[in-house]
Amino acid sequence: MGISERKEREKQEMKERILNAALSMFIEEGYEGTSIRKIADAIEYSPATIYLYYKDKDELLYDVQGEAFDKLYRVFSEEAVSKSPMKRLEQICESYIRFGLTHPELYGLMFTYNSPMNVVDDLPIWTNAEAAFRFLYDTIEASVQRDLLRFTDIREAVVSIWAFAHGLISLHNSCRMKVIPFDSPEQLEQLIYKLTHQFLNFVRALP
Amino acid sequence: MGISERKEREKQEMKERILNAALSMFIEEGYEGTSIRKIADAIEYSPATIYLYYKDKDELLYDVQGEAFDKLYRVFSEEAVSKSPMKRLEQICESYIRFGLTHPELYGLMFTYNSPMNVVDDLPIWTNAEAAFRFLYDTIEASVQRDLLRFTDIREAVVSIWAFAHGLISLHNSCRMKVIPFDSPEQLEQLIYKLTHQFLNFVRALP
DNA sequence: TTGTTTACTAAACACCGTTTAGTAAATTTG
DNA sequence: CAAATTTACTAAACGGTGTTTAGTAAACAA
Repeated sequence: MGISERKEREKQEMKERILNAALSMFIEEGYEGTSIRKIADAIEYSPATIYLYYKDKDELLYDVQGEAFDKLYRVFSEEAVSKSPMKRLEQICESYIRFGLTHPELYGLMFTYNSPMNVVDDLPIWTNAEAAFRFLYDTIEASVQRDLLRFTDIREAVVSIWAFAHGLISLHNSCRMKVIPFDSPEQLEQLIYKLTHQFLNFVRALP
Repeated sequence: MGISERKEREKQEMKERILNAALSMFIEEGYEGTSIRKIADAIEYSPATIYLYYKDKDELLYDVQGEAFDKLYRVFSEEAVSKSPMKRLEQICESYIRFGLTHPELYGLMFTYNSPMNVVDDLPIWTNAEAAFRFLYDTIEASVQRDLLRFTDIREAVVSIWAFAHGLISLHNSCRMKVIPFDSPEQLEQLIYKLTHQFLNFVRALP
């Protein structure tokens, strides 16, 4: 029966159409500007149709988050290519920061907004971030094993480095850096990159 | 004319009644559970009345944010009392982390949610965070001036330390630490406190 | 006592996510 | 091929949101 296969394919294509519309709407209009009704409008279907392919909005945003993590993983693969673990770690951090600063809404969906994480409770594990995370983890593991970092525990190193980079991006994107006076937004951005490298020097193994 | 004074006082009292209802609703029900209609219900007035005292919901949440920062400043004043700048810095970080982990919704309003920051654009400066921020700034300034930190620039030290602590809290409260396996939530919490002290040791001036 | 200001609200507007009941077309069955 | 059934879709409604408008009753001032 080739019919049921075609139907399955068509169902998948429809789901992708919804996902793609949601993704580009999210990038262009952000979290608040992305509604089920507007997505339905964009693909020229009724709002109720979306619920034939996604249980609820959280589930749809979970898939959008997945697309965002795919993007980040692709950036890592392209930009963090050094064979030296410490250099690669620096490249990862730099790429991560740049990604967070240039795609603030996507970054929010990946690391801040609750909505997509409501799905994870009903799921075995949170797989969306896995590939990008492993990229970071493996690099840090290599660095720790070669005694290039002041950390002895890999997991502690990962959490620390991740938290530092995320903290900078998060405070920047949420405008909380406004407590501190800066000459220009560019000066603040430059400082963020500088502090990231400074941090990596602080945690570098002492000579 | 004592009448206009009484009226001004009554107006202020009403604004406080709204603010208090919003604050306790925010603590108990969180961001999503706090609506203008429910606040109006709680103080037994119509929703439209709230708009006679606050321009919009953002402005109300800005004042709730202010109350939250007052709380944090009071915690700092009570818990970070050591005369040694570095010890005081450790106490501040520990208090900050504990505050963020025990009051996740308030913390989100202070450092994550956009809503209250929409007001700041129309304001000269963001004053809500000033007192608590100065507490941290002054302590770090004292540490830098006594060469107790590997930082030479005060502002760089403040941003780095703040970003690290915020990164840990933010990733924890948004459940993003789920990419990493932990034996229990308590183990993760313990790790957060441990990494904070480890970080302060990494940025401590080398002997 | 009359006129005016003040404090408040009912009702509506325009959105939102989601569900239900129904329709028309595609597919399967006899 | 005709009838029965499944599939894909939607109009309309439900209950919620922030916010505005028009109107009312009480308090105050003249």
